Amino acid sequence: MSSTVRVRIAPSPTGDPHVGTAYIGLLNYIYAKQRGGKFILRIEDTDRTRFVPTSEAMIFEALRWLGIDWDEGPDVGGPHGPYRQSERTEIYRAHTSTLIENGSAYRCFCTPEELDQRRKAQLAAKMAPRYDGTCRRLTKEQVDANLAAGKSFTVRLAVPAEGATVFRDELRGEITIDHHNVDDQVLMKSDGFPTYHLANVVDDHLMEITDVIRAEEWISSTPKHVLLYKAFGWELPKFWHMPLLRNTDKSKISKRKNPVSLIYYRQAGFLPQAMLNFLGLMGGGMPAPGDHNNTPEQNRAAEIFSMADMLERFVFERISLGGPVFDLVKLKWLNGEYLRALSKEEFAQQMRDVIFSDAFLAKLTPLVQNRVETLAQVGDIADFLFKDNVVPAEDVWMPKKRSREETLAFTGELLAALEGAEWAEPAIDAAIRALLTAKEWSVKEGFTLLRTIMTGTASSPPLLESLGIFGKARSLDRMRRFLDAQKKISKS
RNA sequence: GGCGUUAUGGUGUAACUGGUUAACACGUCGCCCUCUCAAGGCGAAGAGUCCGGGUUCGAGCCCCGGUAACGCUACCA
Repeated sequence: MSSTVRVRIAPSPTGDPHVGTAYIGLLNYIYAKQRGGKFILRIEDTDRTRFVPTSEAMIFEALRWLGIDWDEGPDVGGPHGPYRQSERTEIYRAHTSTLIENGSAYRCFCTPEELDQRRKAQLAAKMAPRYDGTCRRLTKEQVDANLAAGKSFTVRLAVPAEGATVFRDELRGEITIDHHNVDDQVLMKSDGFPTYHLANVVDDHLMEITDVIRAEEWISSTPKHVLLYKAFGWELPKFWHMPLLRNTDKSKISKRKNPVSLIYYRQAGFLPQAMLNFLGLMGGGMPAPGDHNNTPEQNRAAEIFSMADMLERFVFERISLGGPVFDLVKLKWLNGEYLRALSKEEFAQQMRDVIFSDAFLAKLTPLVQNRVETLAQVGDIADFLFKDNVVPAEDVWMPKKRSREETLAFTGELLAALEGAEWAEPAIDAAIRALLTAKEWSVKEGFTLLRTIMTGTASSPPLLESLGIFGKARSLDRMRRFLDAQKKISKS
């Protein structure tokens, strides 16, 4: 194996690019660049049920926006391609055969229904929900008969019944997990696509990854990966598990409780260098020379650093293991610092790029042109598109015939419906109307509610067009903020 | 429930191989500046380091035992 450091991130194209991807991406990037190594981007698109076609391009764009660029990847190529897992199915198939042949894996003919039933029974009996090993005990004749009958199957890892897997986490030391607690994980789904566990190990080996730097949530399944490396007779990479970014309530960061889409941050006017700086603060890898002998200015500057500073001073061994809360308040402060540090020209350019772009003004024009008598009135009717915070009055958003609880519950469902919708007027319209019909709300009630949340008032340019140009990320964020604010009022 | 990880003010982090009144930043509060609001300046409150034992002259740092939070527990990643 080559001695060059090679690391990777492997995001799934299942939606908007995630702030957690940027965090782990940044860490991997720094690790590679500090050691003269390579940073690889691999697309983990093996789950066809959650695949979102537009997602991959957005991931590329968002990472590049932040300045996290890759040496090898689907779009730039490289010596170990393809870098899209959906294009590597033959590789996984061949490796799966190897595992079956050497007894490290076996075919499983159990149906999803059977598995589901058994899992529920195990849970009801207060047992750990594990695969019961039915197909592991199949004779060769039975397997052949099933195969001949054309039954569909998955391939599972044959985890040793006894013993334990011990592996080293570079930040935590040795971690031991007993094999009684490791499930016979599915490696190859019945649709012929591998699961994360298989694809990840095979690709990491083939792509000569030396250090696996990923989120803490993977610690529990690391034994499966170690077992796979052993089954193939491959050398293990080093494992570095990074703390998970958290919501204010300390749970794993999620869109319900925090904006997590990088698209949102970009469109809301956060600067990439501020986001990068903030992510670098999470986990404390930067030595912080803050001290009471310093001036306030020096102390503040100690927390303000660029990518170049991080490449120079970031120390992986310093990373603290408690899950850091992704605190929007501090991110905003940092962003403000960067914004103020801009020259007048640069600031003006940022406004032109992000909120007053020609493209945006062009989209806005049809909404306002025949509704104004003077240009000054544009602000009167379209102010909500240029605001971050709109506060709708209660007597406007709540329909006369609905209760507060009912309305908020409806809003929650509307949010969920819109999250799943493609962001084009017909699709948005369809999603709203489907919910209105299902919940027996009138079109007027529903549209007025949404209009008020989005614009703060009961009259505005056409709602669907407004949503369209305002964008999905910020529209949904506005709804979530509305719900959050109302929940707080309900509590007090 | 099982397994794993983690644990310093509200939040993010400091505190050299255990060594004096636990430091910095954000936030909060007050004052100054100012036509207002920010920004900026000055100052304050806020933790005794999850809890309980132990080792030690001395423990946030070491040992033991708890607790809590989080993660995993899918033909998702």
